[in-house]
Amino acid sequence: MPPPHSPNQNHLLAALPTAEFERLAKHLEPVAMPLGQILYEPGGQMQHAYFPTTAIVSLHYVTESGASSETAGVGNEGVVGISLFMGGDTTPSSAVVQTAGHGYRLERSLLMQEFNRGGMMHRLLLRYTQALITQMNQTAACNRHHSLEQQLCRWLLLTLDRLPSNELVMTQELVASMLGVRREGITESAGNLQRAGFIRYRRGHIAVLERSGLEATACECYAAVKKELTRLLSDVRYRQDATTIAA
Amino acid sequence: MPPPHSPNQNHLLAALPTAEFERLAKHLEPVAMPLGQILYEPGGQMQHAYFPTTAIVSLHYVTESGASSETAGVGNEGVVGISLFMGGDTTPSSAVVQTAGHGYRLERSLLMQEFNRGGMMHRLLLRYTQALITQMNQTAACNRHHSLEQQLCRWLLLTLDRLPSNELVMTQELVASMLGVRREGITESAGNLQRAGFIRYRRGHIAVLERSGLEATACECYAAVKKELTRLLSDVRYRQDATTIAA
DNA sequence: GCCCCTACGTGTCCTAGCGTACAGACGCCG
DNA sequence: CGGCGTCTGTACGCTAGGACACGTAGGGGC
Repeated sequence: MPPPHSPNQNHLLAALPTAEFERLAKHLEPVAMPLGQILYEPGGQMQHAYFPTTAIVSLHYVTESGASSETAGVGNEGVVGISLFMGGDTTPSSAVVQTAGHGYRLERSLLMQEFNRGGMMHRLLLRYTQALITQMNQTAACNRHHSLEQQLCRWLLLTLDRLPSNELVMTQELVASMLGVRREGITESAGNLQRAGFIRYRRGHIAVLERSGLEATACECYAAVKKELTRLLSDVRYRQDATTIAA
Repeated sequence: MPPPHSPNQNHLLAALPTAEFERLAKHLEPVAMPLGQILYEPGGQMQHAYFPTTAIVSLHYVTESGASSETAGVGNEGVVGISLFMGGDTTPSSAVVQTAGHGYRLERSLLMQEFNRGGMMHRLLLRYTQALITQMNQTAACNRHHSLEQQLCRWLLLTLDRLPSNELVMTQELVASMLGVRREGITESAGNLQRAGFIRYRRGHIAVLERSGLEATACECYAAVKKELTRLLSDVRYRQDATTIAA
């Protein structure tokens, strides 16, 4: 039985060959990631990259007027802090913990060192970035063309896929701020989904009862993001000693 | 006097050190890029990366229902085909020539070879990708929160910045499909801008008369994208022999 | 110089989602 | 067990933008 928290719960880390993983392992610092924690803000200088294991992080933009919306989410399939290795150091977006959990962080210079070796880490990070770009693109198009209810379904499914259980700990207010819509809009759409029997919720908890219902109601964007993520990481193999968890 | 078309008109190519540039120069194939040309489609396998010099390319998404919207534009500041070096080979988005012009293309394997050397090309491409990500993020937020008129101004300005003149050859229909809105919406907003004296247009031509007016009407997204692009490429120096054009 | 295609203008109706306001209700904490 | 803060429900009017429909005019091609 593996320990309760292991870097291998993060898919990127689990896919590193033994040699690369060993080099990094002792520098991977386990961190708790409480709800609402801000990993970085628009102007700030990042010092670490974060590899979530059970936490989910939301990347989003805040407009001048204070309105905000999520452009992508990051769970145990990815890493927060791509601007470190892309070369910009900072980004104009911010990263906030959306579902409390755990993760590992790696110091900036160590990440860069490993990235610059040009091995599997280099390859994995770029692949993952490509998947992230897809997600951002899809969000842009989705924001333009799809209904609030479709977007809510998409978002619930994407979040669900990153969770071990079928229950999200999440107020409607928070969901609304993720999607960049009014809270009342979520109340209404969530009400529809509950009446349809797809979900059930109570004060800050949303349980998914019928996944297929959400999938049918969601726009194509969910499937597109999912498919692309699978495609990009399909030829990635997990380390022998990592498979027990990472699968 | 430099020749009328030169790879140095593309900022990325102009920033390559002499050695790297020389390696690629003989493989850079000049291509005409006519309006509407499709550089790649969602499923397709890309064979070349394109470095626009005078053309402008639009990256966009088409939804199942046929609605589409641009997520980012690429002019002589960048390159079309980042998925080649990011490792995915394809993307679910498509790339269409939005303003006719010229460019250079480079065969896939040669690009990869140069990228994998880990020199300036590697660095420039990743930096540029980072800027592209910013643009996509901003578009996502902008689609959600800003008015059609603001978005039109943003788009006009971004396009203008990639052009030598102050006139866009562009129908309202085409602009509408870029922004993912109805043609009538563009007619109305463009009418407002014309009445305000910021632009003047006639059948497929849009002339910008008062840039500052557009800047004042546009949302912050324009400035944000611009600023980030400048920041990311600020420490990039153009080759001596390239500066006459690339500046 | 004529035609006709294509681009642009306008108008009417309709709906999704916002702003605002307030009422109920869950459940934590003392 | 009672109170209050935080979540959720509902209801109003309002507006931007979509769908559709048609009229008009610029200008390239012949």
